[in-house]
Amino acid sequence: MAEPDDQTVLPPGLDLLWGRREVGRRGPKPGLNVDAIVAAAIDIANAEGLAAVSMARVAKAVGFTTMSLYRYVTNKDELLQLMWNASADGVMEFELVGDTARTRLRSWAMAQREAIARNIWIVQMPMATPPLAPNSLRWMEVGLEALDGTGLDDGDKMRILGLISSHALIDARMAYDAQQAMGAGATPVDYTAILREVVEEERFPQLHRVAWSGAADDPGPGGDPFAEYRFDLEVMLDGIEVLIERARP
Amino acid sequence: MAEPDDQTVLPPGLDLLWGRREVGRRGPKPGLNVDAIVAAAIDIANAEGLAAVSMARVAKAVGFTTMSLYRYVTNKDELLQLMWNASADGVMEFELVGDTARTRLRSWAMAQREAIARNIWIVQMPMATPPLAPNSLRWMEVGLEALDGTGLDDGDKMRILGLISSHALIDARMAYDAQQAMGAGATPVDYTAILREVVEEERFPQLHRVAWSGAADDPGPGGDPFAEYRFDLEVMLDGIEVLIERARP
DNA sequence: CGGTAACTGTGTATGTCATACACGAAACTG
DNA sequence: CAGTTTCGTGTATGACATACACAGTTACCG
Repeated sequence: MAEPDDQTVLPPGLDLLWGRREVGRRGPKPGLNVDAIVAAAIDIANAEGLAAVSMARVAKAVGFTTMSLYRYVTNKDELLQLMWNASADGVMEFELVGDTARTRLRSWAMAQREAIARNIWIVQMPMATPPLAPNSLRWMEVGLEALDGTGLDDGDKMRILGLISSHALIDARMAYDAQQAMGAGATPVDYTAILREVVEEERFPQLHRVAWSGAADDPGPGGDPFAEYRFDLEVMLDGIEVLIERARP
Repeated sequence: MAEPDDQTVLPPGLDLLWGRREVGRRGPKPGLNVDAIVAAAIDIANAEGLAAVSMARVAKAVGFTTMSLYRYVTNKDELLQLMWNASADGVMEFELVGDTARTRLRSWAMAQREAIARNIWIVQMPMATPPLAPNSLRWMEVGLEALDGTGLDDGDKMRILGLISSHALIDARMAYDAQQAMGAGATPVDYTAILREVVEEERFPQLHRVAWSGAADDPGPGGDPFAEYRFDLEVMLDGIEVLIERARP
């Protein structure tokens, strides 16, 4: 079964991602294409959330039957992978800025956070597989570039990048959840009020102080939406700088 | 509708979590209780993954009909919240170790990571709501204790704790996914082999080097399963130490 | 003590979803 | 032109969450 040109066969799903799926030459002309399906799915996800993305819904959007999608995509999961990859198409234009590893890495981290913000449904993705999609690897490539010349070994670099990008995802998710809780529910949830209601002074002395000091309050609109992300990021960058310093002879 | 003793009514779901749901006194004795349902659901999740936890499956496990569960739990989502909370019951016994903030925080972080490892299905949780469950707040309480005396303000402390605990979750998830990819698929996925197949030297010079240097290889069994987590943690602890140092007068 | 209201467990039904399967039409290949 | 693919589609299946109504059960009230 091994192709002469392919030593390793890509696992199902990845072949499509990397444009290596065989295309048949017989039969009727396809009236549809993968990109159109993915684009329609992304539109739906952006407008109504990832939960609204069902095969039937996407099919309606492109004007075909539900089952026709399966001629282009083997799975719903595969479609999700394609969406995830397509959402990061902007990487191709991204350029690192700055002279030091710290500034370069910061620009990388912010770009990643902003990319997620632009397609916020990403935070609801099952995210089952390790990142082997083209754009994920592109991000890693650029990230490695940012860390070039730091003296860190490759394993450490990869872990640093994993640390930052996973945190970008988690931060986006928490921001999204907080926003959902504020706006969507029948009664908008007041985080601080609940905290005060529930945290008794004897059982939670520290939290009780925090809850009543106002430190747990929402910053309110108008501020920098990425303020918390920046804070976390600088902490991690400080830690990374220590690591780099230590690796230097 | 406001109770005289409750200034704020807890949103649905949280009342049960905090043991504040009204219990009726009439009617037949309940043949079941929430704890048994949650315990059964956790057993299933541990044995077969969170996806195997359906209302029907849980009901069968406790020997009742599917619909009977809804007498104790309003939602499947509520059940998931209860599982999540119950999985962290060990917090109650947890004690910080160490004299410095760094060692205390490290012990806290490791305990959290290990707690997730003990109930690995947690990584598959939708995690829709901000952490307001009793055990989540307990973790935060102990974490604040670890940071006591550092001179950080409450907001910074909360963000630090959020950073660490979110990373514990992400790390567990990636470890779990990697393990799934290795063992579960029809063909076990060889991450390095795929990387080498897909990463061309011209387009991905940095990654190409990493892929062929062996730095992306799996460490193999026998080693410390938390080695990567420890690495990331120390980086973050270094950054936190810088932050603390800076906050000092 | 009898009525009533609240509560329990259950069976049935509905709607959503992913997806298997088979069929007829279309287009390329030899 | 005959055979082989491939396309778009209709239909069917099996999970799943959950609404709803019913009958039996228990506690409280007058």
